Amino acid sequence: MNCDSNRKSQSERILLAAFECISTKGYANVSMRDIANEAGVVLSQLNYYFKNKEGLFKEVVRMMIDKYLRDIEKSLKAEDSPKKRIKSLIEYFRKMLQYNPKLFKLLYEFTGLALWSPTFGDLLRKLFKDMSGMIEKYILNKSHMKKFKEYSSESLSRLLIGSMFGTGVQAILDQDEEWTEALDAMQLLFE
Amino acid sequence: MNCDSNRKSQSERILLAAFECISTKGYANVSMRDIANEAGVVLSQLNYYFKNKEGLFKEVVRMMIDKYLRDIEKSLKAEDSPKKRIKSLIEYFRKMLQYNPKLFKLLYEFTGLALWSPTFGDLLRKLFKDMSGMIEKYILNKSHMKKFKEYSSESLSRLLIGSMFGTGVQAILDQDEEWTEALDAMQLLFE
DNA sequence: CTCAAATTAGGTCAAACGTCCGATTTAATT
DNA sequence: AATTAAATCGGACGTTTGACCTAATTTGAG
Repeated sequence: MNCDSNRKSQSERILLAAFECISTKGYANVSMRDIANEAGVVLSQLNYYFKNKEGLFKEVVRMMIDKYLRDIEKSLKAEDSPKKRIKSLIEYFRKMLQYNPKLFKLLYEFTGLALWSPTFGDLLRKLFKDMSGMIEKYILNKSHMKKFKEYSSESLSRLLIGSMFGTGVQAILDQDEEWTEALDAMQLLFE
Repeated sequence: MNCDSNRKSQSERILLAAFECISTKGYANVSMRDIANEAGVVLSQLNYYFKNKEGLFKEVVRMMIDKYLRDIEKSLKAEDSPKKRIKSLIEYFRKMLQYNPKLFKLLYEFTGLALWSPTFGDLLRKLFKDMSGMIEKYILNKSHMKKFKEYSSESLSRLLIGSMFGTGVQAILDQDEEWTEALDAMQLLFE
């Protein structure tokens, strides 16, 4: 049926179209019709594969979460010392902000959604938890630097993630400014 | 006319109702009718004082920006050494997250709006710029700590703001967790 | 008192929205 | 060829939204 190698399955096309729409126009400005058009699909197909708008968006969130966790773990595994790993992680974020800002906007949008909807709250809470877990595992678990004694590794990983998130927002906000340095300065935290 | 000391002017009541609605239910879930009800006012009054929905929201943003800048400057002026000022600023954020999380949510909402709308983009861009300007003025301008040499004071202030913003989001996301320490750890940056 | 501004009470309107449903097509199985 | 279930389509439904509008009433300063 859908075995054509050059054609994605219908549900996947819808998913990708939703991804594209939200990260381009913003969650609040996207309708089911927009997504259907972007996917080149009839409106009712969206309800056929995902019964709800919420159901569809939940899948998009899951897709995004997978990508983030996979990417981050890869960038952390790429190096072997804590310091290098921090640098690698920062570099991943910088590149995303520069070449794929849509992905960051998507994170921002869904995090905003999560502030009001319990459903998305659970998903995003888990994402942040998993990210901080990774940082603890790959960066902080074997660090004995003295200045860290007073703070738990969870707090530090939360701070690191928060720094990237908050700096990223500002970077996206004034696109063409010089924001790269602010990201780098994060390494001060772990010197 | 509206000189009663116990009754706010109509336009102000609308403004405050909008503030309340958005920070309680989220921007995307608030209608003009909601705001009118919350203000105890007839719908047409909203178009009477602010011609648009956008016009109304722009005023709310201005109100929020004023409050933030005023609060932050106050908390910075309250101390006289750079380190104490950082602590004071962090303390302000902690208290807001704890006792007035709505204010933070509002900042998040409008920042999200700013990612898509040029109008709000200008306003929010200026807010972040002004905040970072204050930090430079009150904290970083006279710091000669050697480790800072390599980073501009603007980058550092951007990082500081970003850290608070990003940590704040996580704090709001999992309300009852122990997030206070992550905020404190920010002081590591300036030791 | 007078008059203009402020406020209320409604209603209308077109547009957009998410959801749902009955038909039609497709493709694999019998 | 007949059967069947999934996939796809086109369109309609009921609701909500923001934006107007008019007419009536209240208010407060001159």
